[in-house]
Amino acid sequence: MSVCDPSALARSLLAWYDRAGRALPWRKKGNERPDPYHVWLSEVMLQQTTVAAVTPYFLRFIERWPTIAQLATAPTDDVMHAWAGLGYYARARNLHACAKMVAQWRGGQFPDDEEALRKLPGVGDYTAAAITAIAFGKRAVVVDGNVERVMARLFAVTEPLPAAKGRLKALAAHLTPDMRPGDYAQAVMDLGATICSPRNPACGICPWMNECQGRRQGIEAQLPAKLAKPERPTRHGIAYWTARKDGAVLIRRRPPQGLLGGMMEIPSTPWRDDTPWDMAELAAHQPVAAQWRPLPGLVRHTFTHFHLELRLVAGKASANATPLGLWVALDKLSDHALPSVMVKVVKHALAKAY
DNA sequence: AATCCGTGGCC
DNA sequence: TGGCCAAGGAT
Repeated sequence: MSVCDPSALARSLLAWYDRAGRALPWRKKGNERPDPYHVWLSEVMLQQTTVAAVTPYFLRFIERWPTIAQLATAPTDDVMHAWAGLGYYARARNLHACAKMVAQWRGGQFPDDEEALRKLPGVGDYTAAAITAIAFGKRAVVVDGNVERVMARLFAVTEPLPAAKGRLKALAAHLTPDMRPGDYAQAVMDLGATICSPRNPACGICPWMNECQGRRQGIEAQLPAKLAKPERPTRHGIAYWTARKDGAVLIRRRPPQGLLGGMMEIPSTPWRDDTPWDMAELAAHQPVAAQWRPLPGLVRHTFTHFHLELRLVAGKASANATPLGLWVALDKLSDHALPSVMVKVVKHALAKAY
């Protein structure tokens, strides 16, 4: 067997998958076709997100919204709330928009070809191919980070990402068989997730160990090569923990676009580079007029492209204040779509302000 | 094309 | 501890 025999490689991979494939909540056993709704939902959740993180969210979603029609009629904020903590919140907005389109214009049936799927919000090249192969059993070239890594190693592609993407996709297309499209796609991704892992790949038990050129050359651990990432700056902000006489605190909704778009937050100054805020600057950004007292410590959080250091101040709002936001009782905070960084802020405030 | 967009686990 | 990484998409 050689790398010039793609069908033999596909067969050996599928044999491995039949023997070692993982049981996942969105996967059906044997030849049973999975629900396209489940495939789509899981694939969107799995974008840049681990199986371990996705699993409880997936189970909650399909329990609460058993069909895409039910998801489509849910209030957007319910979807955002259910998504809170999973990250990349534009996915949740696109997910809901997509559900509405499929439910209203297509009778709840997903299109079964890549081109049409690709037009749905939140569905890109990868997700369209994955749904086509997994949900509809049609051949599609499914390329995610796992596939790129596996191809780079199998064919010893040393060109760094992202420049190598086109070459890696062509290699993936060369290997993709006509048989069992869904199983094959999931098998390559499973291989990348469990054996051909980013660190310490388990080459000794890999079904492709004898064909892998990266391993033959002893460079598999260095692949895929990647361009160095730019340094992450640190941004600074001050969050206003605003309490009313009855104990309720002030939260507000972030703008629909951009970072944490549409999610709820503890009001804060802008998050700016380099320079921490001075107490004298608080009045210019406060959500309501108050005397602010600094709380000890700070909340650190790392986003994709910057670190955040958030200090907290606490203040009492006057009885007739009319802030831009929403008063929420402390024990009702979890009813709202608070992203993880804001959960950290709330915990810090509860520990330091009382 | 390059940037922006979350989070938690891992070593 | 901090950087790296994950079943990417939108602009």
